[in-house]
Amino acid sequence: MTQEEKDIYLKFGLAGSMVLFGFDGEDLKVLIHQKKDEPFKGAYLLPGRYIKTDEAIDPVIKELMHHHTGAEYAYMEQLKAFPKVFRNPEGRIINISYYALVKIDEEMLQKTEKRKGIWVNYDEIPDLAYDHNEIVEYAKERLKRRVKRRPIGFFLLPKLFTIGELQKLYEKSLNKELDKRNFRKKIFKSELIIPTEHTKPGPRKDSVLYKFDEDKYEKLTLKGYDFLF
Amino acid sequence: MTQEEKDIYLKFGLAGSMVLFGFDGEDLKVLIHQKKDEPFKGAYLLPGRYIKTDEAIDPVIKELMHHHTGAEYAYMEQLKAFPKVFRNPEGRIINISYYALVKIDEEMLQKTEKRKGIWVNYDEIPDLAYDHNEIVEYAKERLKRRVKRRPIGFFLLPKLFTIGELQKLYEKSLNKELDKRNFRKKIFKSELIIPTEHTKPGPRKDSVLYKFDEDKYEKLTLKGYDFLF
DNA sequence: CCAAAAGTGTTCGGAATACACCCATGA
DNA sequence: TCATGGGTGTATTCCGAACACTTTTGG
Repeated sequence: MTQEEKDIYLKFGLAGSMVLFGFDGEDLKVLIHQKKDEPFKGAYLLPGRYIKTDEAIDPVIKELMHHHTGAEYAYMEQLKAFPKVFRNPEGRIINISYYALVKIDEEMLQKTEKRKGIWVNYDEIPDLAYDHNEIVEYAKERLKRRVKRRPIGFFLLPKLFTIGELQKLYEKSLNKELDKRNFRKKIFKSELIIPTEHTKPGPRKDSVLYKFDEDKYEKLTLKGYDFLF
Repeated sequence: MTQEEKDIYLKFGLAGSMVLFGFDGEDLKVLIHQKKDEPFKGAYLLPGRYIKTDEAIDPVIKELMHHHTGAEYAYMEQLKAFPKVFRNPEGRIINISYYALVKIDEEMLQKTEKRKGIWVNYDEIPDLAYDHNEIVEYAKERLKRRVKRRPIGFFLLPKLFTIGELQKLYEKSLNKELDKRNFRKKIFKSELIIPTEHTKPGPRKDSVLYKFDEDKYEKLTLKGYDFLF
């Protein structure tokens, strides 16, 4: 590239955004917040920021997640690039979006609140700035497919969880109701979860807490397992 | 953004690349060519080019495809962004990659030859410049998944095709052998293909030519059909 | 004693898989 | 006449889907 060409071509900006899905045992949620500066001050939008030319984007997204939630690790994957010409009034900014999965617990709730984060319900996403609604839609589609074929639902649950919680999670992300008996049959057949000694006090009857068999999970993901809900 | 910030942030380049899969009735292939200028002159790489800040990328990719193959339409989808910091010595260039599916006929072979394109076998991709091997790997994974669930194989076949060709295509892209009888059963059950009056002279026995039921395809894609090989 | 969630088996139909031989024809 | 690819049917197994009652316990 000549200097002239560089002047023409090296004029893009790069932003990274994150669709953070969280599950609290009851509902599937997405983290958004309100923009603090112009343009679009006050508008809702996804967590994200501009990237510098010497920065890798993956660590930025991890850092974003840590900053907003306090979580160290999570399932995380790039969605795709959103490269429309007029998506951002500041210039031609390419957005590369990721999605991540976390379990929402008390600690995280406090953290996100401190950071002015807002957990909105999976199917009640408000109007967002830029093309962020489009990004969320794309992320939801991806999540639905992934949940069907890989046991990534486990990333959204605490270490110990009940079958009821697991089923609710699947129902929310697939957006349909599942039969309790068939659900149990399928989950147990996969042998991905192990019952523990512990129980969770329910409003009436207690329920058994399960944990996730990580070894088995590793093996299954390696050979491209199909979970198939 | 202040001017100062723009100087820091708006320094990225954007390139679009395309993994073009083609099927000639026998083998599944990928189009590559050789770089004509420095850096990496002579190296193999994917079709692609730099994007200007006022250009949308989708049309550029379509234009690329048309330029290299002469084809007007094809199945086409963004893969994802490849945003590594040091992938390109010219600067921080973000690559957004697409893949597309075409049928290779005589006419296209002439066109690609004229454009110095090289059709290499699906499982014999040579070393490519930049991170293009990584892009091709990603595209192959995507193609495998898509072929399993959507009848996109039809984009890779001529208007009239034999069951044998269709089966070969599936075998190549899934990289496994399929049982002839079971394959036919499944394909016919889907009712996506219609027999025609025509036959194709085989080396021995002639074989019936089929065409693709486009109306049925439309309906099935609308309601999120699962083909499932 | 009742409301609410936990837990538990069976039946049926459809699909996937495995498997072997005849046919037509050009060489 | 034989080598090559086209074409065809059945039996078994497995999985998904539909479906209803009992158990526990706090209020």
